[in-house]
Amino acid sequence: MGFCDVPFWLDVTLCCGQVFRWERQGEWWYGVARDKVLKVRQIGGRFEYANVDAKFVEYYFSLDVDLQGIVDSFNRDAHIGKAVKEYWGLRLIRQDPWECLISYICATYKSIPAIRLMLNKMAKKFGEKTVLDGLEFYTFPECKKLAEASERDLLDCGLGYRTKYVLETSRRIWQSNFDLESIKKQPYSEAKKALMDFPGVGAKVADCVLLFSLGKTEAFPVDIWVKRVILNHYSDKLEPELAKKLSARDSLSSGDYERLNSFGRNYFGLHAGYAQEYLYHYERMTL
DNA sequence: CGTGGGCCTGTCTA
DNA sequence: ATAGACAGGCCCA
Repeated sequence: MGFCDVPFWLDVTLCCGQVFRWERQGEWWYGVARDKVLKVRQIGGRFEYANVDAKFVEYYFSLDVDLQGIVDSFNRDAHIGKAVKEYWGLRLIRQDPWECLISYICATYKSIPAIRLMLNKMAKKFGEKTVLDGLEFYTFPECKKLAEASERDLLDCGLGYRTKYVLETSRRIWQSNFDLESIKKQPYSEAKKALMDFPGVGAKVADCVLLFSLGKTEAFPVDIWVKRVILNHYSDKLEPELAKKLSARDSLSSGDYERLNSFGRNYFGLHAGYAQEYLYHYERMTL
């Protein structure tokens, strides 16, 4: 048990789409991080946790970062101001890079409930079972387990065409004993390039992994929702040609992705990723 | 460098 | 009820 005295809004942090496998059971949230089952809740502003030590909770939920300072660094117009005011206390979770990478490879062209289902099926088939409060949880599969999995098994988890990406990426990481954490040391664009070398990892997936698990808060993932945010609220800050082209098409070419991505990073600055998460959630909730 | 089409499979909507 | 559209993109031609 414990509490914290920094600005933090647990429910929004868990519901804003950055993590997929947390579940609410009554007042408590349960989630698996690496080999631990975390149990947390927030009542009347009071944050409590169980089955895990304070240090890990602080690290996992980024309670050690100066949220006020981060938000001040990008709170530069009326729209982001509304998002920040509405969801003040949203923090980026520090996920495990391996789980994050596979999760976002699986997340392409899928809805969030479907992503959750896929990941839970994989965990049940290839992860380790743990019981807490009479509830069953499964750790995310080890790299070795997925590297040695059969195509059939992954198809049965509902991965579809993502099967070969997950298999190849897992095998490559396992065979070369690749350390994802080592990417942390590289600057943003090099780190992004390294990730995009894995099959099934394009610019969007790479930005998500950098932001949600490798500490690159300047990463600015652009998905369909962020594209809408930019078109609806920031189109006057884009080249007119680009804005026109984006509103005409629904898909995003890789060049246009990079243009929106660099707009976000230039406009919002060092912690553009935090801005992205506030904007993303605000847009989804107000539609 | 840019563009278009196909893609596994749950969910949601008409 | 059941078909059809759509989903936090990526890859290849």
